[in-house]
Amino acid sequence: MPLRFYNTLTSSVEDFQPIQDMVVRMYVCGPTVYDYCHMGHARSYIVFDVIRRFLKYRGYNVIYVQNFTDVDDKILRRAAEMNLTPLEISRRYIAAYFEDFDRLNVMRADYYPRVSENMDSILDMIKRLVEKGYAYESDGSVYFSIDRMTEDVGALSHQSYEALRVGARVEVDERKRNPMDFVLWKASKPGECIYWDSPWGKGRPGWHIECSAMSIKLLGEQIDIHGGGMDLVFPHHESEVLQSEAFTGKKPFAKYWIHNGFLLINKEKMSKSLGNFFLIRDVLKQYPPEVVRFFVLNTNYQSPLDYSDAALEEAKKGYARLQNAVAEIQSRLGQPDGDPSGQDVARIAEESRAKFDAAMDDNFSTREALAEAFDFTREINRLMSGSLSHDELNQIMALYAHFSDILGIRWTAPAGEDVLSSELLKLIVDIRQAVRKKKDFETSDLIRSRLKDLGITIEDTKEGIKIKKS
RNA sequence: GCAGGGAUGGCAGAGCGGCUAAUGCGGCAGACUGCAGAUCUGUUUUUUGGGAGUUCAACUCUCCCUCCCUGCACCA
Repeated sequence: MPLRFYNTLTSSVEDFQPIQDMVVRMYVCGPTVYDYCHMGHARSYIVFDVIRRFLKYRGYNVIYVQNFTDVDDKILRRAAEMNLTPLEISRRYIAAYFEDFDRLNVMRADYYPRVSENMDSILDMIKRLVEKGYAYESDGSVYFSIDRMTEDVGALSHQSYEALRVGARVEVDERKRNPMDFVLWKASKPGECIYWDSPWGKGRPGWHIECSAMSIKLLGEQIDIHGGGMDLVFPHHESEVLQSEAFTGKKPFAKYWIHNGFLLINKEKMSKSLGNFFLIRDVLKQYPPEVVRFFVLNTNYQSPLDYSDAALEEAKKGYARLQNAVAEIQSRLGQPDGDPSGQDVARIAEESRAKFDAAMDDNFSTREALAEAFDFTREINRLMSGSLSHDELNQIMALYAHFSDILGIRWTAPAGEDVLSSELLKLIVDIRQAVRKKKDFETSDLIRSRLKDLGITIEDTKEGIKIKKS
């Protein structure tokens, strides 16, 4: 079965067929960098990271672009508050972005264009739109004129021009010819400290134009996949389509549009105004990145995802189940080779891989794929009640590595502990073994429970002591 | 108002016109264990918001109703 997924443009699930054979040009709307990234960003970029990983696995040469919006009202406001320049603000939060998303094991994009570094392309695009009669200057600003495109309005959000016009609740801006026109270039207001020169005077770009300009510059006039959060469908992506297609004269601007669902906090929409948002860096103080990724991928990307302590705890346990199996396999690989199981381990792994891949082929159903990982794990745990050869263990491990490559969920935490503490831990565990030998269980349990308080779990098994850190 | 998405077992959350309604968490029982943990087995689960219809057969298709969520001009 070929790879297929939901395309917002056609509101149906379609087989994937890139414009150019085996090359996928993919653009994902990045954050406005005026603050630390929150869990909503985490969800979105983890989802697109997985989509990208899977496309690569399927053999496509993926060119992945994610922008940073570094010129924006909110950044200007933040800059004023913090007494810094807007670009100092954005630079700071871009650095924070990389800290957060590196920890979350999100692969780096091929390009990270920024508005402030692409002003020429943006201005060229606006100029050309004015020349072609799709945009007009008004009071130092430039607006995209909807009038020539009314037939195309609503292509993504599946609404008619009429419906949108009636529903528009924006207060009428005197400078617009049509209330649905949107701004391409904003004239500088007095006192604004960041601006660029343009044929219409000093100003800065509107929000939508940057993505079109940078996408066209880096990926060409038509791309395969354009992604972002569900909230961007309208008006942001809608506007991108209109201005890009007006500019290039080519349709479609993007062949496939993928949108991820919202993050809810205790069943309420997460929003900055409600104050119910969580920063990635705060969540990572409580849960390891693997658990956060597991949590995100345990729900299909289009559904709402409800963030709650209970949900994260559940993710933690689910992840632990998979991780326990991997830890056991690795521990056995560190021991002398055992007898083969007598089972067709290669076949079991092959079938499981096929099911996992099929789930991913079907609209990137990560939850379904994880269900398969759990099925596989149960089967492996059953096998591990007996003997397994290193060869078999390696075959099993290869499949876990595959899960990890696609989902970006690592099975072992990145190294980084210091030698002294690990030696001390070894010492404590040795002492505990000694008192256990003497059947002084009171002391051994005390040691175990005190270590547990420190997040270190000791398990006594037939094969020896297992140490786990949470 | 317009548009879109939902309502599934204690909870989270899949799927499919018929086959045991995935998977995880939780509860209970059993195996293993000094205890705990991990793991395995069984159970919780004839049941899929309400009503009507199509069909040999519907959780899955159609219609109606109720309720929830989201978007409607610069929030991923």
